[in-house]
Amino acid sequence: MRIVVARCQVDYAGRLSAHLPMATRVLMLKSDGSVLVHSDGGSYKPLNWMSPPCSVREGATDEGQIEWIVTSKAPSKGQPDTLRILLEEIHHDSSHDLGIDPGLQKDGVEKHLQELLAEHPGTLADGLTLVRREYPTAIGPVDLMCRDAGGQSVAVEIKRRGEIDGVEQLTRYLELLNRDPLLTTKGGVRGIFAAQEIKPQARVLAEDRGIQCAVVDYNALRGLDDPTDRLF
Amino acid sequence: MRIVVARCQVDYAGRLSAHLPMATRVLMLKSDGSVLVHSDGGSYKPLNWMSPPCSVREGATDEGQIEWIVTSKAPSKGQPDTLRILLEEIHHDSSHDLGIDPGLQKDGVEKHLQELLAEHPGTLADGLTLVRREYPTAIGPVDLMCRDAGGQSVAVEIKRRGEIDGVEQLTRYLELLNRDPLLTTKGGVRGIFAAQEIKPQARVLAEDRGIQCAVVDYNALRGLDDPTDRLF
DNA sequence: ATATACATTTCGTTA
DNA sequence: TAACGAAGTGTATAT
Repeated sequence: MRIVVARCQVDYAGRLSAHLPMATRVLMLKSDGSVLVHSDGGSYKPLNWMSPPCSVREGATDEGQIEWIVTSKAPSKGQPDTLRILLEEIHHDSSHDLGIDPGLQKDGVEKHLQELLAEHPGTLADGLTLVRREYPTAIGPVDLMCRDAGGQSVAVEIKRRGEIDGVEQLTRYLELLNRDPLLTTKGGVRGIFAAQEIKPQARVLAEDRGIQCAVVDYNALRGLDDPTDRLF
Repeated sequence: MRIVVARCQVDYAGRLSAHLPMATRVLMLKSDGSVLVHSDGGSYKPLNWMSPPCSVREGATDEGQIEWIVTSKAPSKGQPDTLRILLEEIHHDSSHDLGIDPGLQKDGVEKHLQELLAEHPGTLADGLTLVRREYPTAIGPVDLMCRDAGGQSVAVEIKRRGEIDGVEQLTRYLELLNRDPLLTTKGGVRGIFAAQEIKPQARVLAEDRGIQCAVVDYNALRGLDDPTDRLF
């Protein structure tokens, strides 16, 4: 990893064209060849960058300024991805051997929500019981297949944030499932759209299609499961 | 901007829990308080981070190790976002005054594609003429509303990459538009799905629904518009 | 390799 | 401010 702090100008041409006027920025050159251009603010996203695999060629302009040409080794759709960095004044330049990173361990995303709801289907609707998780269909698995108190089949789609495409997904499942004669005997399959947060447009679309919406309290569910399991 | 290279362990608790075992990494502390933890690889996304606004408190453990506690000042949904960084060995530590960045100038995204197609609708289908851009409907604007040589209305949905959700979106528009008596007089509204690249599954779905697919050559369109406008 | 869905998505624009 | 859609999205997973 090489870290350079320098006054620089950056031009990118590839899937789009972008330009950064001359200013002081931080440049990270990772060992896989990727380059990140960071300013002192914004979020974790660099102002500009080049994704690996790519290569950096150091040259000089006619005026003797240092120029880096970063080219992608995997140009998408024939577009030649190129990042040109013109260095005017270098304030800092250091290299560091970091070794390979052991990587990130995550916990708490959609899969966990699905596990918790599979254990407590009654929190979605009274009397709901689990038939199976990841119920397979031709177009992909339904998150939860359940049965309600009246014996009707219920397909549950789980999202962290419930948006319109989630409703579309569940709609496709329901369309397919309601062609299955094994499931359609007891009044067909109805749907429940479950999420920690459901956007208004998604709710409107869901309810318009007869799909029930359920807002899920992740922390409460986790409390039901194991009240001691916190990181610190 | 402070840059630290150090052997460190990172724990995050907030919307999820995440853990990074002890290893050498690059830590960027931006002047808005945000923190980025980068490894020597991957993409531009850090292994872990804290978005601004947030604050860093430096402390020490019982064993005398340096510890940074980064807390978000805008916790989302009541979740207390916290990042704890335990520093074992510092290889590099420097601070730099970058000033404010003039910012990025972009060109070439979906909006531009829409402008170009609005100027040259004939490239989508022979004899196609523009009625209006951003044609308003109850569920959002249709990218282009056109009329074909036979006088039939044509709704055009434009995407950079044509995927299944774009077809769904256009389908919803067509469903709604075909309820409008003003538009349905001349054989209803048909659809064109235009993109620089159309994924096979999206194409199958579109054609199954009677929606025409059009692959758009952005560079050629831009050439029609202004052949001299290239960056380098 | 391709397709699909998720993301501590982030980043705009608009109502 | 909230919501909605795009992103040079990236990333993991299953096909």
